Amino acid sequence: MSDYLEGLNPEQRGAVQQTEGAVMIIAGAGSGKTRVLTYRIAHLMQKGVDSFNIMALTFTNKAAREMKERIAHIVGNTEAKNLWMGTFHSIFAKILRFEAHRLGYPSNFTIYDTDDSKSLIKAILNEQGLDDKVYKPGMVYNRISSAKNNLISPEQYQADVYIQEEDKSNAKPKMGLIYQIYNERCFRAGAMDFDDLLFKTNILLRDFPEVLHKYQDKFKYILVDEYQDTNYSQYLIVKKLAAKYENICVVGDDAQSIYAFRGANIQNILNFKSDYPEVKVFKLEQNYRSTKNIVGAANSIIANNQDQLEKVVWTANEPGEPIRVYKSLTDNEEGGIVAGNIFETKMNEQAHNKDFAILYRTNSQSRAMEEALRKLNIPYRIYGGLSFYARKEIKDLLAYFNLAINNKNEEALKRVINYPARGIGKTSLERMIVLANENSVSPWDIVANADQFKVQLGAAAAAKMSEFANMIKSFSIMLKAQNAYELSSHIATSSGLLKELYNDRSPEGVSRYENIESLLNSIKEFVDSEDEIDTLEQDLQNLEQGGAVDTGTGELYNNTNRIKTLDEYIKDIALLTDADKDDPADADRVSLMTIHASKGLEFNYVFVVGLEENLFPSHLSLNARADLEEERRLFYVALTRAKKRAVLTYSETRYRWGNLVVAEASRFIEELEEKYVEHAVDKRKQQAPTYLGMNRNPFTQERTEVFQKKEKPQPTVNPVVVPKGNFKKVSAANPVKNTTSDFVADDPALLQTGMDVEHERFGIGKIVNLEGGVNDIKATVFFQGLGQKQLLLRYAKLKIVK
DNA sequence: GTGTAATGCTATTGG
DNA sequence: AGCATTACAC
Repeated sequence: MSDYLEGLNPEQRGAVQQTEGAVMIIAGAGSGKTRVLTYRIAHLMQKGVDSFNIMALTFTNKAAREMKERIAHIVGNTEAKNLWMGTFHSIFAKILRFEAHRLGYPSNFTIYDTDDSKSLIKAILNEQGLDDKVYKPGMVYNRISSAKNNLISPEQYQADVYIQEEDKSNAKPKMGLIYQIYNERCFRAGAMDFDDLLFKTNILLRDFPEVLHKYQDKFKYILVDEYQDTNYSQYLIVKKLAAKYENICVVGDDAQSIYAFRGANIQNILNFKSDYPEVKVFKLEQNYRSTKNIVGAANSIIANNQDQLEKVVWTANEPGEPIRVYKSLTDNEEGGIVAGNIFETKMNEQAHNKDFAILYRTNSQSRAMEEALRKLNIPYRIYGGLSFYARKEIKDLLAYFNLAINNKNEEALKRVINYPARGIGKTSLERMIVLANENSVSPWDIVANADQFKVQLGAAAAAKMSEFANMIKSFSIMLKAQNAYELSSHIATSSGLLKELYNDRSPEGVSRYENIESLLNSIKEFVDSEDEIDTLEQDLQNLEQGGAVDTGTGELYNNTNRIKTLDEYIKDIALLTDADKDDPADADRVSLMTIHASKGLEFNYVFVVGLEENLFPSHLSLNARADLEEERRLFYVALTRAKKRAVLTYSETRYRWGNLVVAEASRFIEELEEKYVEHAVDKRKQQAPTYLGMNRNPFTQERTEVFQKKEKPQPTVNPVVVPKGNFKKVSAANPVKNTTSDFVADDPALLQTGMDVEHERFGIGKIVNLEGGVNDIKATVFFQGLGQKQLLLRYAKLKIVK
């Protein structure tokens, strides 16, 4: 049971066993950090620390989940379940929901995502008559975000002479006012943005000593992963919570600090010693992940940075092969080289798709890679970019859900009040909002009480308005009475949204419809899942009652008959990212992601693409040394993801904004110590088709096209892939691009009641009834998850499954 | 009020 | 190139 200590090196073991007091673990890339964290928590529990008293803050929810599983293997599932583990945002959102009333918020407050926030900012700019070309919404958002991350309230912001000067000299003197109005509007809407989750937690701990003491006593042991990427707001939360027992353990690597742009403060790790003078420091310097060449190359890069803690990462692993560098003429060719390389490696080294990662600086670089991979039929999955929950149709439906849960949610109201179109136009809506602002209430209060507020509306518009309000009210009433699936399908149908999407026959429309389907399916899964109720919620309640915590599997948690409601499903959805999803169907795919998103991951083969000046390092970071050093750390992170092989590519030309731009190799390539590098030539290039007689000027597009035409695989003759089972799941990274083209219906005359059939949009269903004449057959088909549909076979195509 | 065509902006990185 | 906003016709 305790032989887990055996497999650790002395430094790692020290870090695990030093359970008391302040501990800082400087963990180089690939040094077994996760193992140490996992064992440390397990060790705490074996020493008798109650799992309810441990909080571990991780960088992603997925990391927390995985760590929990590993701990469960050591100490057992029941105990592991009670650990408080997750991201700052999700952990403190949970606490905030519990304590919201103290701050004047409802416990079912909405979490605004970035889109919501920006849309609100736009609305405010409009109302204030400010030019959104001067006050760019994204820029305003960032400014507000950074104020919040530094715990500067709107009042402080406007009172701060230095900030005011800064804004004035940037010709944006109204920034503070916007911030103030933005905050008021969020409050009135019962909404918090991402930064509020941390800001309000700070307020809570600052203004309510009894709350502070409660959580100080609860979280006797605190662990923070990726400490180098915490911002001031997070830093202070941790510091306050740890102030009583000072059992705080932070893990990080200054060399991997890559989130300064969103407020992360590398000083948090550099200054940890002055905050806790008694701190015990452990340095994990042995890399178990990568070859000597990779470690050496990475070290040679980071040596170019001035700001760093003293640390020597080394490895006992094999030398391995040099870092390969490929040059291409165009970004498409770059994709071809990478895809071709993956293809070959798979053949020659029996590698799996999941062993490969393609990492890039900006999301927009993924396209060329995707196309190249598709050509070679290599399955891939994109992480990041547009997340599933950020899709328009998903956001629309979620907006209905959110509005039902929290009527005051202004952004949700604006989104759906006239979608699908129900005759409540822009002018009416604007009038509502003006009135709401005049009365300091939320727009919903006006919509729901139009008569009281004497809204000037035509009879027709007024009727539509109250019809809409009644519909939303009816949803709200059903919240606790129906389970999440019943209610969500009801909303999807009776809002008219499903019909609206169904009527769109374009491939995109079909895809949108299927995405909605996929969302409803996942809600169904949520409802059907046996999983325990949120023990943490229970934990908080016990804490409130001051009672002893039941750590067993006792009746406290026995809740099998409980209805799983929609608000539970929706709660933290804004906090989910692609990285948090684990779809078994994605198990063996090449991973495509930004380097930022790759933090903490590892792959046998890593391709870092687009190593060009102005792209990586980004043109926006060339002016300040600190920014450039962050880019360099980013490159360090990219390289150290690789276990066996790292390949770097750059292109001499690249499309940006639809224009061909000339590029030169990144300075980072030169900074690599020469002995670790091999400048490779792609095979395809050795046999460069001079005979084509084309202009070989790399800056012309034609050449690339010829090159590509040659590469194009023969169109597959007949894709005899018969989709089986249930609906095709549409993941964010794997949207259905076009499903209309290949769908061939069977002759309606062959259909019989009881048959399983497939509909191109609804998927598989069972024929319940057939009626009507030969040319006018009407089929009633039951589709799992959608219910019965009447289909006129003159129009609807049905394929017989069995 | 609604739907479509023209215009204009964007693409660091993300919870 | 792709998307969101705007302008304009109905």
